[in-house]
Amino acid sequence: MAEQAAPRRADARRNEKALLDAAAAAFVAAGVEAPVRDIAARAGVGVGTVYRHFPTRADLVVAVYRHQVEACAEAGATLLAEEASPYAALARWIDLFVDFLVTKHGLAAALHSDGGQFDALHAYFLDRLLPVGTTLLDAAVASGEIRPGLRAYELMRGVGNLCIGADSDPGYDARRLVGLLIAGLRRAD
Amino acid sequence: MAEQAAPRRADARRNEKALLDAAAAAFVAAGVEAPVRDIAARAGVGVGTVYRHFPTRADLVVAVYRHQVEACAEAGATLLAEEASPYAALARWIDLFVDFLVTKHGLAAALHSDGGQFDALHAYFLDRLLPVGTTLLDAAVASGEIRPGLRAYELMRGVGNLCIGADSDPGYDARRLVGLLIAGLRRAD
DNA sequence: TACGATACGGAACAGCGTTCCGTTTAGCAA
DNA sequence: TTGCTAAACGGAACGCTGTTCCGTATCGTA
Repeated sequence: MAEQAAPRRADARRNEKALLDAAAAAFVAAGVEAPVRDIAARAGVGVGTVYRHFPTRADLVVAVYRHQVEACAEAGATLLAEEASPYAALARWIDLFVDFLVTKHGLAAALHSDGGQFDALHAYFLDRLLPVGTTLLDAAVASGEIRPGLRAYELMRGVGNLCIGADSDPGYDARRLVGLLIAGLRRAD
Repeated sequence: MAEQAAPRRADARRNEKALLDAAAAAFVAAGVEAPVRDIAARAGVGVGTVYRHFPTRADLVVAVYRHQVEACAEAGATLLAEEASPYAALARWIDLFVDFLVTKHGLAAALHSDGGQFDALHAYFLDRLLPVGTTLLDAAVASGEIRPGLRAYELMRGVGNLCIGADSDPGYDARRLVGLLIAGLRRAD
């Protein structure tokens, strides 16, 4: 678990850091689909260097957002322990997830893009967040607050989809629609 | 309303028909983002001819799916008249919309793509379907079945988003999630 | 200081959308 | 039938992507 400082050359470590900073800036300015050349230019390196450090675009995106995804994953257990009910915890956790997605230009769209470009990104999100979602969903089913039968994968996929384009369209409030979706989960009495 | 046979050259009319058929086939085989060159090759014409008949890709997509969008739009009034309640009519109409989207490879994604590539497509869908959605939504609010405050644009945008990737992912059932969203619309008693 | 492994940079290639213009052809008039 | 012109065609060419590849530069060390 400790941050293993890989015994690589100093310039390689420097460039990796520069690339992470440049990518973060480029993602904010132009979305996660920012041209590789732009990112390379921002970092002051050649495109070859980008691909050497991050073989696929997904690797770069994962590296940039890893901390925030980890934080979201870890928040699950905390919420379940602290909120008034499992359903409330689930709702709050989904809010965190939505806030993360809508503030990252184009990330939600990339997450579900058809091309195999972002498969590793998709896989990473699933690996880290799906177990948390499953735990929260199971708890809410067990407490009788929501109807059973929906898998966490579908829920999170649906929530992710609802976040697509939430930036860049002032007339569309993803949070509100996600709220309706979560409301629809409640057990019909 | 009558089909005005434009007084153009015979080869132009022939090629337009061939392009529509070719595009429909290409969309089925490779989605609505099928390369222009592929469509041109299927139709046996040059790429220049594609752009002459359909200046933007959106024009081509609209032309291919126009009939089905019209049918969906027209179904709104029928459902409102025939279903047991406005909410039931709304639900059935949304089902029609979802069925249309999920069976058209990549159409939902294109509808909300960030690039200005499909703006005209977006606009066409809005022009034809938004009034219908507004009517159904208003009726369901008036009948007291659903909570007020959600604009038809947001609802349809959300539904469209939920349909993204519904093909090509067997583990994701867009219809179910749309159902939950519609359920979430019900007035909380 | 010299050397080898490591890493770099950017030219080069492939696939896409889009434009542009020389060539072909349909339709008509003589 | 022939000739003419406007309409339409085809595809080369351009620009912008991602991605690969290899000659060159640099780091770390002996």
